[in-house]
Amino acid sequence: MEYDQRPSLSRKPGLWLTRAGLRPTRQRTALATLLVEGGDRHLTAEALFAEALEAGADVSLATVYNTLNAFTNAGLLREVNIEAGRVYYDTRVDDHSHFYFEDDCTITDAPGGSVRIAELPDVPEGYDIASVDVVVRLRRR
Amino acid sequence: MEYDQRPSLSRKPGLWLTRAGLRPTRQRTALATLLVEGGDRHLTAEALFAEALEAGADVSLATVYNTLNAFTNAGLLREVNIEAGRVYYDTRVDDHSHFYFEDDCTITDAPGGSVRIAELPDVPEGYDIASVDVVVRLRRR
DNA sequence: CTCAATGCAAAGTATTTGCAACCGA
DNA sequence: TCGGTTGCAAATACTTTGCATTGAG
Repeated sequence: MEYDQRPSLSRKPGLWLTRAGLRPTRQRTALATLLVEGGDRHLTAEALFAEALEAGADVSLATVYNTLNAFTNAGLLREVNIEAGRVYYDTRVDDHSHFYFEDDCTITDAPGGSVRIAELPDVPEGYDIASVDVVVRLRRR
Repeated sequence: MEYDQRPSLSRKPGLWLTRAGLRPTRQRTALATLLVEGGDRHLTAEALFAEALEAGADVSLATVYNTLNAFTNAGLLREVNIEAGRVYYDTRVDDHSHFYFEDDCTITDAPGGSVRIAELPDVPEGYDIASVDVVVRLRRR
């Protein structure tokens, strides 16, 4: 699996799926459409599930979970682990930092290039860097 | 709460607790001893619970959870959220980055100063930076 | 003595899994 | 048709909570 490759997301849900080798089923297409058309976002499985229902899509919560995992493995989404026991999925898969607002548990992208890693660490023998996750936690003053 | 203040941890579990305003009960002292004497570590509630049992301490898992939360709120530990649904507690509370080994789900401190933030982002109006968490995810080559 | 801390079990939340039915290629 | 997907419900994993009991100051 290629992890350092950052596919520029096609805005066509169909292509988005088939290029990643995923069969475009009705549910996957519906979820992909919500994700692609929603722009850059950070959402939880529950949130996407709610959107899907609202949009009239016929999906189960379990399928949303499975689908998000499939998308992530295919490199279409990126998991963001910030909070204990809740995974956010980021529709941007390129390297970027996040703001986490502790008061309302939301995530936004940190303004482009605002955080810069000056120096990467010496990586232990036998390992490659899969990603560098930077989270700036913000607290209301 | 002061976050930029880095209390050098007392190596005396008793002081460690009382200074933080926590009553040194038998269970807390036992857990604090394990934490302080273990050096810099990253452990889960389950792991600490196992150690406590092995050390002959009489604690329940729920108390381990409650105690870890109490320690964290008191600034004695730092939560590290890296994996979905599993919280690690770091006995180092100063700013530092982490290596996360994806193959065996372990955490280590990244070598000192090996990752440096070149530039901090412009923080949204009304917010302060609580912390900047950096995780370098490593995958076996 | 008194009230915070504890133990236990039960509840809660987030996510995964097993398996029969289904549907896209 | 055929095997990958889905839905559902049950299972799992982790953590928190309610409440009676205990113990530190």
